[in-house]
Amino acid sequence: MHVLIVEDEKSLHQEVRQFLLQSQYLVDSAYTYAEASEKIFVNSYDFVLLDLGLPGGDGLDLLREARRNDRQEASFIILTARGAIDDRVKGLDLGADDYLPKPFSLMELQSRMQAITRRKFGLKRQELNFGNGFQLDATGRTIRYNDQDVSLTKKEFDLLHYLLLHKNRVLTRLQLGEHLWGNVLEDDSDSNYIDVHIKNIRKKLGQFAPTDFLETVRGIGYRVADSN
Amino acid sequence: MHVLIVEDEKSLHQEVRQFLLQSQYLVDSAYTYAEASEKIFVNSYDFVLLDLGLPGGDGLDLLREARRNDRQEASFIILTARGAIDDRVKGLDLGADDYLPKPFSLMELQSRMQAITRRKFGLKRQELNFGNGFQLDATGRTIRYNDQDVSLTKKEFDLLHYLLLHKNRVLTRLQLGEHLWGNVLEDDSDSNYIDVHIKNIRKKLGQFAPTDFLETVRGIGYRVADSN
DNA sequence: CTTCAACAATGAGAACGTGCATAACGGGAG
DNA sequence: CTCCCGTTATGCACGTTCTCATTGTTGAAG
Repeated sequence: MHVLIVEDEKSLHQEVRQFLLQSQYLVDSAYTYAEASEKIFVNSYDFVLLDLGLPGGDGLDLLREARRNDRQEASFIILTARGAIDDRVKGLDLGADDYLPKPFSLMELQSRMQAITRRKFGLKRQELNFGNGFQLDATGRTIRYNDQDVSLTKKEFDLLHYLLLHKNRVLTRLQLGEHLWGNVLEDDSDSNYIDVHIKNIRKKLGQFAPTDFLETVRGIGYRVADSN
Repeated sequence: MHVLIVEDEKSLHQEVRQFLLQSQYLVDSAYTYAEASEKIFVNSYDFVLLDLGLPGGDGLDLLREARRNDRQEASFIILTARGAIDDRVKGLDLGADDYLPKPFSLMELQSRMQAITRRKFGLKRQELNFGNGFQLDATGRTIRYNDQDVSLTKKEFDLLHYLLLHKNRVLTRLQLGEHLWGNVLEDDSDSNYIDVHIKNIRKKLGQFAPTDFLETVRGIGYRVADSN
């Protein structure tokens, strides 16, 4: 499950982020209107947790926009300190799925999200096929090649998972870094740790089958291609 | 046996909860319609004790919905202060298993539940097989290895039981803590009590057979794997 | 075709974090 | 009071992540 948190207040943002990570969600972060807008447009999420009081614009505009060009199938949950009822009404009118007044407990957030999940998907298991005979099971956090287990570390698994969720799209090191490590704001790092992880993934999977599907896009980043 | 209590009146809720815990049920709690809805969908219960006068929605809707997508095999027992007969009729029509008008005695509740259990399972017990030759008997709260008794403490048993109910899923410490201790608000992740319980379970079971099935997933949590 | 610069892949190991074992603590039940 | 269970505390060992130096690869320009 892929969540975007749109909230400018840092400590709250981090708290929620941490909690969702622990609950095994994939989490992206946005602190400003611009950031949020960009991410919502580019990626597809299962949930968007949307604060209304944002620097740079009104959160409701994001919702309105996302619903208009109906690319975004995410469920929106509106978080706001404004206790005003009309916000709630407006939000729900615009197609928000739920509304959570601050302050809220993390448990409450979780149960709202699960309720929506239930409405949307049922209980089905999340599996992704890739390469030629590989399968990733998100709930069990396992990779299999024809029923043999392939063991990856946490970072390797998360990285591969993220690439698979964006099959056929090139992801830059910056995008990957941002998603996997939260905020790498400053240094367009001289580090190559992502390359290293990619290499290790290739090595481990390579023991079972060729890893052509995991392509390097020179000068940009990496991409997982369809396997046919 | 796994029970969900759906009741907004706190003192009654707690009283029932306490009683069932002592009667060795696994108990989950919901105080609102939303909470209940989420839990019913996500988990599978043996019993749902359902209050009809709920904040956020009509309890009967829960029953109706649960029966429609017939994932939920729980027996529903309706608790309500509304002495009205038509509620009773409606409830039974919708597939409730029994009806208990408030106020009721705990003994009465227990005997209704036992009656239903007998009707449902006959004399047969609820058993889960795991590892290689292990068997968990949920009704007797015992573990056996080829007919030898393995004695676990309550917490150990509950922990193992919960992991078994979610076979092949990785559960984080947060998720485990949440379900075994009711509502843990913050992630006081500086505690390692779950690790200790896991270790003790491994130690006790390990005297009989290898405990590979109880896997550590580094950086995430624990998982019980299929034993084939 | 050769050269060169930019970029990616690799191997080794340092730094870090996580989980496990062991032991001690503390509170509730009898 | 005593015992036992659940929890906390702590040190160690090992797996994971990241850094760094080096080698390999690519593509454009001469």
